[in-house]
Amino acid sequence: MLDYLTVKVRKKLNRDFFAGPTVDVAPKLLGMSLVRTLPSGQVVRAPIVEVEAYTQDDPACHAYRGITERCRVMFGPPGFAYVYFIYGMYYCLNVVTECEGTPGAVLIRALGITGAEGPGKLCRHWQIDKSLNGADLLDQSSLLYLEPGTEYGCDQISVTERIGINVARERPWRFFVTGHAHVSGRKRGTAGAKREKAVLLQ
DNA sequence: TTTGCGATTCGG
DNA sequence: CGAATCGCAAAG
Repeated sequence: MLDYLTVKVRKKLNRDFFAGPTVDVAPKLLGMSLVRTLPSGQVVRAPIVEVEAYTQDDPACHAYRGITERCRVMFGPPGFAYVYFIYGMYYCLNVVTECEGTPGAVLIRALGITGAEGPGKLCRHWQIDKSLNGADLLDQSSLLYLEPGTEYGCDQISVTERIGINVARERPWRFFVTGHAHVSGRKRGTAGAKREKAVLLQ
Protein backbone atom coordinates (compact mmCIF):
# COMPACT_ATOMS: atom_id res chain seq x y z
CA MET A 1 0.00 0.00 0.00
CA LEU A 2 1.36 3.38 -0.98
CA ASP A 3 2.21 5.90 1.63
CA TYR A 4 0.79 9.08 0.23
CA LEU A 5 2.52 11.18 2.82
CA THR A 6 6.02 10.38 1.63
CA VAL A 7 5.74 8.98 -1.88
CA LYS A 8 5.60 11.58 -4.59
CA VAL A 9 5.69 11.45 -8.36
CA ARG A 10 8.41 13.35 -10.14
CA LYS A 11 6.85 15.39 -12.92
CA LYS A 12 9.64 15.80 -15.41
CA LEU A 13 13.26 14.99 -16.08
CA ASN A 14 15.64 17.68 -17.22
CA ARG A 15 19.35 17.47 -17.86
CA ASP A 16 20.24 19.95 -15.13
CA PHE A 17 18.97 17.45 -12.61
CA PHE A 18 21.68 14.96 -13.63
CA ALA A 19 24.34 17.68 -13.63
CA GLY A 20 24.27 17.79 -9.84
CA PRO A 21 26.82 16.17 -7.51
CA THR A 22 26.86 12.41 -8.18
CA VAL A 23 26.29 11.41 -4.57
CA ASP A 24 23.24 13.69 -4.41
CA VAL A 25 21.80 12.48 -7.70
CA ALA A 26 22.28 8.76 -7.01
CA PRO A 27 19.54 8.25 -4.40
CA LYS A 28 17.17 10.38 -6.46
CA LEU A 29 17.38 7.87 -9.30
CA LEU A 30 15.62 5.33 -7.09
CA GLY A 31 12.05 4.97 -8.29
CA MET A 32 12.71 6.32 -11.77
CA SER A 33 11.76 3.95 -14.56
CA LEU A 34 14.16 2.59 -17.12
CA VAL A 35 12.61 1.96 -20.53
CA ARG A 36 14.25 -0.41 -22.97
CA THR A 37 13.38 -1.30 -26.54
CA LEU A 38 14.69 -4.84 -27.01
CA PRO A 39 16.21 -6.03 -30.30
CA SER A 40 12.90 -7.84 -30.88
CA GLY A 41 11.11 -4.51 -30.81
CA GLN A 42 9.36 -5.22 -27.53
CA VAL A 43 9.38 -2.31 -25.09
CA VAL A 44 9.95 -3.13 -21.43
CA ARG A 45 10.18 -0.90 -18.38
CA ALA A 46 11.00 -1.26 -14.70
CA PRO A 47 11.85 0.96 -11.74
CA ILE A 48 15.39 1.44 -10.43
CA VAL A 49 15.68 0.09 -6.89
CA GLU A 50 19.45 0.03 -6.22
CA VAL A 51 22.34 2.30 -7.30
CA GLU A 52 25.95 3.21 -6.48
CA ALA A 53 27.80 6.52 -6.94
CA TYR A 54 31.26 6.88 -8.55
CA THR A 55 33.09 10.20 -8.66
CA GLN A 56 36.26 11.74 -10.05
CA ASP A 57 38.19 11.71 -6.74
CA ASP A 58 37.12 8.12 -6.09
CA PRO A 59 39.89 5.48 -6.56
CA ALA A 60 37.23 2.94 -7.52
CA CYS A 61 35.99 5.13 -10.37
CA HIS A 62 37.07 4.35 -13.94
CA ALA A 63 37.74 8.05 -14.46
CA TYR A 64 40.00 8.37 -11.41
CA ARG A 65 43.19 8.38 -13.48
CA GLY A 66 41.81 10.60 -16.19
CA ILE A 67 40.02 10.12 -19.47
CA THR A 68 40.45 6.88 -21.42
CA GLU A 69 38.56 5.43 -24.35
CA ARG A 70 36.50 3.26 -22.02
CA CYS A 71 35.29 5.98 -19.66
CA ARG A 72 35.12 8.78 -22.20
CA VAL A 73 31.36 9.35 -21.89
CA MET A 74 31.75 9.97 -18.17
CA PHE A 75 33.44 13.23 -19.09
CA GLY A 76 30.63 14.26 -21.39
CA PRO A 77 27.28 15.90 -20.61
CA PRO A 78 25.03 14.32 -17.95
CA GLY A 79 22.02 12.13 -18.58
CA PHE A 80 23.77 9.77 -20.98
CA ALA A 81 24.48 6.05 -20.59
CA TYR A 82 27.93 4.76 -19.70
CA VAL A 83 28.10 1.03 -20.46
CA TYR A 84 31.25 -1.01 -19.89
CA PHE A 85 32.29 -4.66 -20.17
CA ILE A 86 33.57 -6.44 -17.08
CA TYR A 87 34.91 -9.87 -16.02
CA GLY A 88 34.92 -11.03 -19.61
CA MET A 89 31.19 -11.66 -19.61
CA TYR A 90 29.05 -8.90 -18.18
CA TYR A 91 28.06 -5.37 -19.01
CA CYS A 92 27.21 -2.70 -16.46
CA LEU A 93 24.97 0.32 -16.98
CA ASN A 94 25.60 3.77 -15.52
CA VAL A 95 23.92 7.16 -15.74
CA VAL A 96 26.42 9.97 -16.35
CA THR A 97 26.31 12.81 -13.83
CA GLU A 98 28.05 16.15 -13.15
CA CYS A 99 28.56 18.97 -15.64
CA GLU A 100 30.32 18.30 -18.93
CA GLY A 101 34.05 18.09 -18.33
CA THR A 102 33.67 16.62 -14.84
CA PRO A 103 33.37 12.82 -14.76
CA GLY A 104 30.82 11.08 -12.59
CA ALA A 105 28.32 8.25 -12.88
CA VAL A 106 25.71 6.24 -11.04
CA LEU A 107 25.83 2.47 -11.47
CA ILE A 108 22.36 0.97 -11.83
CA ARG A 109 22.58 -2.14 -9.65
CA ALA A 110 19.05 -3.49 -9.72
CA LEU A 111 15.58 -3.02 -11.19
CA GLY A 112 12.37 -3.95 -9.44
CA ILE A 113 11.76 -7.05 -11.55
CA THR A 114 12.83 -10.68 -11.39
CA GLY A 115 16.04 -11.34 -13.31
CA ALA A 116 17.44 -7.81 -12.99
CA GLU A 117 18.83 -8.02 -9.46
CA GLY A 118 22.46 -7.07 -9.93
CA PRO A 119 24.30 -4.82 -12.45
CA GLY A 120 25.46 -7.70 -14.65
CA LYS A 121 22.15 -9.50 -14.53
CA LEU A 122 20.05 -6.50 -15.47
CA CYS A 123 22.15 -5.84 -18.56
CA ARG A 124 21.95 -9.48 -19.55
CA HIS A 125 18.19 -9.53 -18.93
CA TRP A 126 17.57 -6.53 -21.17
CA GLN A 127 20.36 -7.23 -23.67
CA ILE A 128 22.20 -4.04 -22.82
CA ASP A 129 25.70 -3.94 -24.30
CA LYS A 130 28.25 -1.39 -25.50
CA SER A 131 26.09 -0.43 -28.47
CA LEU A 132 24.12 1.59 -25.89
CA ASN A 133 27.20 3.33 -24.54
CA GLY A 134 26.57 7.04 -25.00
CA ALA A 135 22.80 6.70 -25.48
CA ASP A 136 20.82 9.77 -24.44
CA LEU A 137 18.71 8.63 -21.51
CA LEU A 138 16.56 11.77 -21.71
CA ASP A 139 15.58 11.12 -25.33
CA GLN A 140 12.47 8.97 -25.65
CA SER A 141 13.56 7.90 -29.12
CA SER A 142 16.59 6.17 -27.61
CA LEU A 143 16.59 2.38 -27.30
CA LEU A 144 17.15 3.02 -23.59
CA TYR A 145 15.87 5.99 -21.64
CA LEU A 146 14.61 7.16 -18.26
CA GLU A 147 11.12 8.17 -17.20
CA PRO A 148 9.91 10.01 -14.10
CA GLY A 149 8.52 7.71 -11.45
CA THR A 150 8.16 7.25 -7.75
CA GLU A 151 10.09 9.72 -5.65
CA TYR A 152 11.20 8.12 -2.40
CA GLY A 153 11.76 10.04 0.79
CA CYS A 154 14.92 9.76 2.87
CA ASP A 155 13.07 7.49 5.29
CA GLN A 156 12.62 4.87 2.58
CA ILE A 157 16.19 4.77 1.31
CA SER A 158 19.01 2.74 2.87
CA VAL A 159 22.73 3.45 2.48
CA THR A 160 25.68 1.05 2.73
CA GLU A 161 29.22 0.61 1.50
CA ARG A 162 29.54 -0.29 -2.16
CA ILE A 163 29.71 -3.91 -3.33
CA GLY A 164 32.48 -5.65 -5.23
CA ILE A 165 35.26 -3.09 -4.99
CA ASN A 166 38.57 -3.26 -3.17
CA VAL A 167 39.42 0.42 -2.86
CA ALA A 168 37.46 3.19 -1.17
CA ARG A 169 35.23 0.47 0.19
CA GLU A 170 34.32 2.56 3.20
CA ARG A 171 32.39 5.17 1.24
CA PRO A 172 28.65 4.83 1.95
CA TRP A 173 27.62 5.34 -1.65
CA ARG A 174 25.29 2.43 -2.30
CA PHE A 175 21.63 3.38 -2.09
CA PHE A 176 18.59 1.15 -2.30
CA VAL A 177 14.88 1.16 -1.58
CA THR A 178 14.64 -0.15 1.97
CA GLY A 179 13.22 -3.63 2.11
CA HIS A 180 12.63 -3.93 -1.63
CA ALA A 181 12.41 -7.55 -2.76
CA HIS A 182 14.61 -7.03 -5.83
CA VAL A 183 17.68 -5.43 -4.26
CA SER A 184 20.80 -7.34 -5.39
CA GLY A 185 23.03 -9.59 -3.34
CA ARG A 186 22.54 -13.06 -2.01
CA LYS A 187 19.75 -13.11 0.53
CA ARG A 188 19.88 -9.35 0.48
CA GLY A 189 16.78 -7.20 0.43
CA THR A 190 14.53 -10.21 0.23
CA ALA A 191 11.66 -10.51 2.64
CA GLY A 192 12.57 -12.57 5.64
CA ALA A 193 16.28 -12.40 4.99
CA LYS A 194 18.66 -11.30 7.67
CA ARG A 195 18.35 -7.56 8.00
CA GLU A 196 21.14 -5.81 6.13
CA LYS A 197 23.38 -3.57 8.11
CA ALA A 198 22.37 -0.22 6.76
CA VAL A 199 21.73 3.30 7.85
CA LEU A 200 19.00 5.61 6.68
CA LEU A 201 19.61 8.86 4.90
CA GLN A 202 19.57 11.80 7.28
C1' DT B 1 53.65 -6.18 -26.61
C1' DT B 2 52.79 -8.41 -22.27
C1' DT B 3 50.46 -9.04 -18.02
C1' DG B 4 47.36 -8.84 -14.08
C1' DC B 5 43.01 -7.88 -12.80
C1' DG B 6 38.19 -6.21 -12.54
C1' DA B 7 31.85 -1.46 -10.36
C1' DT B 8 30.03 -9.99 -11.43
C1' DT B 9 27.75 -14.19 -11.07
C1' DC B 10 27.12 -18.96 -10.09
C1' DG B 11 28.14 -23.41 -8.37
C1' DG B 12 30.36 -26.40 -4.89
C1' DC C 1 35.84 -19.98 -2.09
C1' DG C 2 37.11 -20.42 -6.93
C1' DA C 3 36.12 -20.70 -11.90
C1' DA C 4 34.50 -18.49 -15.98
C1' DT C 5 36.28 -15.30 -19.51
C1' DC C 6 38.40 -11.18 -21.93
C1' DG C 7 38.83 -6.09 -22.51
C1' DC C 8 41.43 -2.52 -20.50
C1' DA C 9 45.23 0.02 -18.93
C1' DA C 10 49.62 0.04 -16.60
C1' DA C 11 54.14 -1.70 -17.06
C1' DG C 12 58.04 -3.16 -19.69
